[in-house]
Amino acid sequence: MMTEEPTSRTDKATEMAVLDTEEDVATRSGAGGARVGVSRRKLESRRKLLAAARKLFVERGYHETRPQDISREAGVGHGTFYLHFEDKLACFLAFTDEAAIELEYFLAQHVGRVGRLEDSVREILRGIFEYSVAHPGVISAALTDASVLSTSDIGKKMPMTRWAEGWAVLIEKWKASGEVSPDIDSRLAGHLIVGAIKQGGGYAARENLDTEKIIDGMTMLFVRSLKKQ
Amino acid sequence: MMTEEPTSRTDKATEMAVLDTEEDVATRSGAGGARVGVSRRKLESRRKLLAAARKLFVERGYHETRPQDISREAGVGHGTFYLHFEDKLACFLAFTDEAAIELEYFLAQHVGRVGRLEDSVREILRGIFEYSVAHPGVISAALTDASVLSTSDIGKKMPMTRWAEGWAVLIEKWKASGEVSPDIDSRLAGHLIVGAIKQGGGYAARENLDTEKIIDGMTMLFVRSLKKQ
Amino acid sequence: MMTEEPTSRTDKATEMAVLDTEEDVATRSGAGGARVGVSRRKLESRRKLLAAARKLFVERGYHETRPQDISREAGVGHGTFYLHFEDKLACFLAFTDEAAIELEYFLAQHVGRVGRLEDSVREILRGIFEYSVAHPGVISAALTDASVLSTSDIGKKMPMTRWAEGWAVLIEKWKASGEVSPDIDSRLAGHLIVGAIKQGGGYAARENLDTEKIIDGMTMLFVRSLKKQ
Amino acid sequence: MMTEEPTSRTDKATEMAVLDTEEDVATRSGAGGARVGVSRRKLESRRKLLAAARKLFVERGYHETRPQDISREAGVGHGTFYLHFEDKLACFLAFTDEAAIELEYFLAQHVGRVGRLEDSVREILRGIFEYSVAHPGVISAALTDASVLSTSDIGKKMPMTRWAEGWAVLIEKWKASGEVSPDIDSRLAGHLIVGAIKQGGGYAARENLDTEKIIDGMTMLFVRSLKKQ
DNA sequence: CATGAATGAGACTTCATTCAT
DNA sequence: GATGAATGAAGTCTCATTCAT
Repeated sequence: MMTEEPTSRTDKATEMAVLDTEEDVATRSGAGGARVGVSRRKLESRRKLLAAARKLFVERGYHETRPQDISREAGVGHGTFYLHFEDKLACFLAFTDEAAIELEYFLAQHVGRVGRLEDSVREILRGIFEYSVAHPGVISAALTDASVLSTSDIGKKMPMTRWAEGWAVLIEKWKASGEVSPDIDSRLAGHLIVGAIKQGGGYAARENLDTEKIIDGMTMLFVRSLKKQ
Repeated sequence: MMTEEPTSRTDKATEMAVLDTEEDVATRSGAGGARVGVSRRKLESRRKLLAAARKLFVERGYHETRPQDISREAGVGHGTFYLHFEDKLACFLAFTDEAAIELEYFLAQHVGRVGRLEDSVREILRGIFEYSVAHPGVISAALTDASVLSTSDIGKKMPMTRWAEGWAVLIEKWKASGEVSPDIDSRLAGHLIVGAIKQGGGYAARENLDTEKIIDGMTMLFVRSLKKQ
Repeated sequence: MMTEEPTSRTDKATEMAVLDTEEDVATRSGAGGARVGVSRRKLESRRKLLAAARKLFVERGYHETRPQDISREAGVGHGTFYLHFEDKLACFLAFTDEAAIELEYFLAQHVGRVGRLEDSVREILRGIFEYSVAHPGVISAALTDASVLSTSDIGKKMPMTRWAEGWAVLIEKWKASGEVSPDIDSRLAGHLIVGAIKQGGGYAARENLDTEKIIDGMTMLFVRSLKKQ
Repeated sequence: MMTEEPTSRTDKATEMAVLDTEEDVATRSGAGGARVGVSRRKLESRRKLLAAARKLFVERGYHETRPQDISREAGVGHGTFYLHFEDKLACFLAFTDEAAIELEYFLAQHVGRVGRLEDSVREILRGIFEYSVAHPGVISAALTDASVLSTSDIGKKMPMTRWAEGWAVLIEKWKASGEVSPDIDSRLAGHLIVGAIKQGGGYAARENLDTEKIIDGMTMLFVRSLKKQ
């Protein structure tokens, strides 16, 4: 049932996705030598598959994308898919993980150190919108509700939750610096903000609204709801 | 190949769902009299199907529910399903419509006239949470993103959007009464609030949090973000 | 399984179709009186059904036409269909019978007494083509091969065979009058001619050929193959 | 949602049917070599499916044969069917193509070069009858009218038409050699002959007539209708 | 490790026929 | 006699996954 070396999804896969390293490539030290790491060939296949998966999950959604489609798009054999992912769901989760890491990385680069409340909020939102422009649809696809994918609990923290907790951490920091009202439940606020961003982003995209205006409007509402008065 | 008489989803179905009227039942004015409306028998079948659909869509989600399951749950033949709904998607949309109407009706009864900002927001949120308790899972299921259901645009206003616009109307009223800051984009704010509610509701349910606290927390954040300062 | 009074398909149905008599309509001689014949209402329903069946079988073919479609087209209830025809096949056979009778009647009126070989052949062919123009598609639909309709032998003489035998009779007469070579197997010749007509008619229709030329060409070939030399 | 690689019906399939070549089987030129053509395994599956399809279409007809039956008869999985044929109709057309090619090949081997009119006609008819004996029912099944299969025009030249055109070519040759009257429309004559053969063949089979007599009778009629007088 | 043909459970939907009204 | 809602067996086709090569 399992592929060899399932390579803990969260570690290898995503790291790779962002950094695209090719350093830890396998080397065989002569015939019968112990295998160390993963062969370059295998990594290459996985990279192609994940890129194809992202493209198709974004374009068509989870249920409209078949493993076969991903393999073909990746230019590898259909069977190869199952060499790299236990099943379709695992592939989708690898995609969302990749997207989450990528967005975090993107934000880390585009958003300066956590500064004053309003500036930070605006900068983060701008980062998210820029990422959305650079990678259209990825956020929306990656935020697909797990309940849609499978009845059984995945027992996996979905990106939405992860991001909500990221915001909670930020809010705690702002509380510490006295900018955010101490009576606020930062975890709840984190979830509300993430929910609002998702819905607001979809609304802006559907209605083709001016990005700057949306960022301003969202910033204003978030800041007012948080800041100490 | 269409089923006969797809019975416009928006008209009959939803109206019925809330009011459960039996007035427009067919009556024969003597032998050969003209038929008026739909026969009681047909209405009854549809009611059973819709109740079954709601139960299963809520329990299992869209993709895990087969038309056959709905028919069996409703206690009617497999084919009867297609007598009432053009296809599975149409049935799901009938369910979401019903839920939306039902919630609106519920709110209309449980929420007094639009009053002071904070009281109203709290009352509405309390209404939503009460509805959630009375009909567990229905809101979450009904808010299923359309993009998950079918690739092609449904061209149908989903409940999320409808509710967002309801909030926008409320906000406009509060603007008029001077309670809400005039510089707020009420449509954007409506969408953000709905997104926040969805995400927050899920969070509260998952973590089994105290409803009163969540309502208080959400009310506080929403009110602060909106009110004139 | 059976409808009341299946009314021998061949007798009533077709006769009616051509002559459209309304004479033998049922009359009830008081309460509990013996029913004589069939009620006018029933006849009327049957007439409408048969007209609808002809229209749809011609337009869509046997397998693409559902009893429901026929009923709706006829403007009667779906169940009424089974009051008049044991099943769908019986309805189709009633249609072919009707068409066969109708064509025979049409030919009898448009084709003079059997005269000289060539003139007769041409006249018959012209009659057939004229009928085709007046009732487009009917011949082709009515000639549908029985084997396509049902696996089990219908044990029913299909129109093709009936017409072939009609030609055989004609050929025998021409033999008697010395116009047709006595060494010809008239039954075989009858079948060949009918097959040729069917195929030739389809060819002419598909390619939109000039009717007169086709009639001339077919007449020439048939006459040459038959006539004493 | 298409099956992968529907493999152009006309090219591979039919060629294969007659010649049963195994030349263009995949070969690997060492590790990672380029694939050429289709794998032997796939070819083998297709061959089995086509043989099963022929058997069942002949025995039961188009509408009484399910893709599932064909797969089972072929000894392959249900899904394999759709790996080789886009749908049921495509499979049927592959069968008729195969039969047409096979008959042509059969005739080419059993019928000498085109010689004197009467001898040639008799030889061709004898070839057809012999083929019918060797492959009972195939001709009749393969000649199934396209209009019975699907309402929409297939835009595909059916065997009947192909054969009619084959006869037209022959007739043109006989015209050139002065054996056939120049005033004959060869294409019309081709269609008439094919129609006559189909109908006559069915008649002979149904009535269990002596093949030689039928061949003689048909030859006589065809020759008389064609030959210069 | 890679391939892609094969698999078969199961999805959605249709439609000839029955039957309560 | 007429109606049309109801029925459920059966049909076509899909797709996540396996496995021989």
